[in-house]
Amino acid sequence: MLPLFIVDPAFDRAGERRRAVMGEMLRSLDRQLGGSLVVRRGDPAQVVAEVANAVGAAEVHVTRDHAPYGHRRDAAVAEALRSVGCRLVGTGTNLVLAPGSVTKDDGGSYSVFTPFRRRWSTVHASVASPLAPAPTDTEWVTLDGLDLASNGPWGLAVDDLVVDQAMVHTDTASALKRWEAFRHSGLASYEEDRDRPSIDGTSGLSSALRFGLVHPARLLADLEPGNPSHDVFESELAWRDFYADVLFRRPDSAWANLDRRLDRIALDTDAAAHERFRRWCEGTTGFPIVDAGMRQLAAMGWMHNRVRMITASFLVKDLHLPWQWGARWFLTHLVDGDIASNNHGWQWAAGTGTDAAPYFRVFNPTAQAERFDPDGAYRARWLPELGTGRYPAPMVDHAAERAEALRRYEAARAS
DNA sequence: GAGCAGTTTTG
DNA sequence: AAAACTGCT
Repeated sequence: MLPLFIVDPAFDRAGERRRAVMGEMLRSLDRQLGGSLVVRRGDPAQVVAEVANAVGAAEVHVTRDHAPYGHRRDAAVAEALRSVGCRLVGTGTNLVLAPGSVTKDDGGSYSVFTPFRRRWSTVHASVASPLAPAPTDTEWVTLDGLDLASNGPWGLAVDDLVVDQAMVHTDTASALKRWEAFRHSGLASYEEDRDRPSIDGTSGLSSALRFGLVHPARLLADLEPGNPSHDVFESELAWRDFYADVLFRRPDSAWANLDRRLDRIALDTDAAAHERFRRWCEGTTGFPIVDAGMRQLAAMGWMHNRVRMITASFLVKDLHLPWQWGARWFLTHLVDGDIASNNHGWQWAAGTGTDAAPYFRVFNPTAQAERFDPDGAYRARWLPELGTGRYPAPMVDHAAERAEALRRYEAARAS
């Protein structure tokens, strides 16, 4: 067995923090494999075929990736391998249930989360867990590759970047340790605390799930059915599967509105719009809960989920910008950035995605802050200049922009 | 085909 | 309470 990782040049566009964490994950995987991980850089199809040919491999095994880019990439890899007499074998996914495996009684797919979740629960309960013990008799071979000894493939050291270790894990052991700690303390109050960004009330395992350091079925197996907090956590695992399923069935929905009828909604894309986007990115909108979130993202490569919804709603409903701008910014900077969860989360905020689009889905940033950050601890943590006179005035009038967003939605619906 | 439900807001 | 949409059973 030759453990191989290809550093796809497509990763070069990722933000520094995201690349640093990915690099650190590779280094810890290499340590776990006794230094035998081979890391090569280049076009995956070309490099995999080259390496397989060099060692005379009969098969190449990968975790299945159903997202558009990964699906195309793996098809190209399979094709290249065929030409050297080798076979690509896809096994498992980093989801509880593979996309396409949850269907309605009529065979169709779900576009509303709650019914999907109900069916998902009955399906995963009746399906064998993908968890299996790792083989212990593997004979490892090795080859030359990139040297990971110093800072990983991009020359970025994770320790040089401010990373909250409770939220970003780079190896399986520490992710599982976090899970044990979380399920014995935070999980019981998850239903209440998960929406409070100043509290360490979430599992913090999003990046570990994203990169396969832990499998969601591993977490699911530890949950007690019927416990309200456990059910809410299970629901969050179901959201990952739901969005992966939606994207699998509609690959175009990665960057285009799932509901193409809403393509008519008027959006701002002129120079002034770009300036508004810049302020959103740097966290100087003058709405403290929005700015705190954007600063947390820049500092940690992670943002609390409640705040992701608030910042997304603000970009779409208060600034009238395309959701794709925000989605791309998040994907560049979020360590846990995943095309399905990220972009469909954005479509949900924009009202263009799954779930019947109730047009009351316009978050009030002030009301959200009062409700979910009542003592202001989260805002104070990320905005040291708050209340000093150096903090900017609100860049828009929320009530007016809310009305404008509803007008634009109404106009699109009428036309 | 009727009834239900939806990570919310404003008045 | 109403805004008033739409997928699902």
